[in-house]
Amino acid sequence: MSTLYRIGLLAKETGVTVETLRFYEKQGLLPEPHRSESGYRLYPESTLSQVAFILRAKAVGFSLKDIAGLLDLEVNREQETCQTVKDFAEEKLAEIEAKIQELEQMRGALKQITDACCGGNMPASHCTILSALADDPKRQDEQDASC
Amino acid sequence: MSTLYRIGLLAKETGVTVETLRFYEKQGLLPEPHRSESGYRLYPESTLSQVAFILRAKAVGFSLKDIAGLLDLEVNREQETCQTVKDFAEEKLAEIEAKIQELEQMRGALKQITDACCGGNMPASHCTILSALADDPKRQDEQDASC
DNA sequence: CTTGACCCTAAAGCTAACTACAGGGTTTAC
DNA sequence: GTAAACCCTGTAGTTAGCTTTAGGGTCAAG
Repeated sequence: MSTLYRIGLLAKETGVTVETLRFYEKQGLLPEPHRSESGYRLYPESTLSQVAFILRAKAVGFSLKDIAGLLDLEVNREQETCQTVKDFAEEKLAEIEAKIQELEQMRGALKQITDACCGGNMPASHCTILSALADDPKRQDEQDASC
Repeated sequence: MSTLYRIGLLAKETGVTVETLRFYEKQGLLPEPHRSESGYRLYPESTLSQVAFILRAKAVGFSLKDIAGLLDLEVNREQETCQTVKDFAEEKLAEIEAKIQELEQMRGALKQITDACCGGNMPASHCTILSALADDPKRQDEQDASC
């Protein structure tokens, strides 16, 4: 005799909004639940962990589309190999690492031009940040650092 | 007697598409150029460096909206202080660093569950990756690592 | 004189992951 | 019995940064 959850309660328990739950259902991330006579969604308790799965997968960087794929793997775990799952995860890991690298490159470039700027109260006429953005970086060295 | 560029040539020289140039103009990132009798855009050479400014700012992580702000600063450099510009850049730097941290956290979490998986050819029935996503991480230790 | 490359505008479409709105019906508490 | 709180559907809107489409003019070459 398991308790059934209406969507509002499920939302409260999982910390997502009612609209998001309906959205996940439409995206195929959550199964269509039974309905009450009046058409209200009635979820079994197991839906709590299904939502939690989605949230944890999101937290480690999977997109909703990825998660749909993971759920497919979950559903027929028997037919899939560990390798398939691991490949999936490692591909995601590579994507995340690529993003990190890109951002680190940005950080380096921005830090360099920012550090070169005095940040004083004089007019920005010769601000090295604006100059760095305005000028061809190949001839940065020709620059007079007059900030 | 400076050469005038039609949009196609400007696109080729700067490496962006014609549509993107028109889009930047609509967003206020590029000034409206003069037109030929037939309505063609005719750009002065200086537009080359204006586009380059946009691209470099994008490359260091500024959004188009940010860039519009930077261009405002550029235009009246005399009225602005170096501090204003530097604040702008440092705020952006902080945002970038926050994103890096978030991604590093993701990487750590995903790496941990991925490394724990054998990746073998056996069915994924007990795959540790799927289990890690399915289960409450607070009781990960109770898990039998049967992958 | 026509073909193809180029240019124009305005508006719609794309991706991601929701969020909001319009216009209803249902349940619950007092 | 009525008001608040809940639920429903379907559609449209949000942000960013473009891209695509539709439907047309212009220009240079052969």
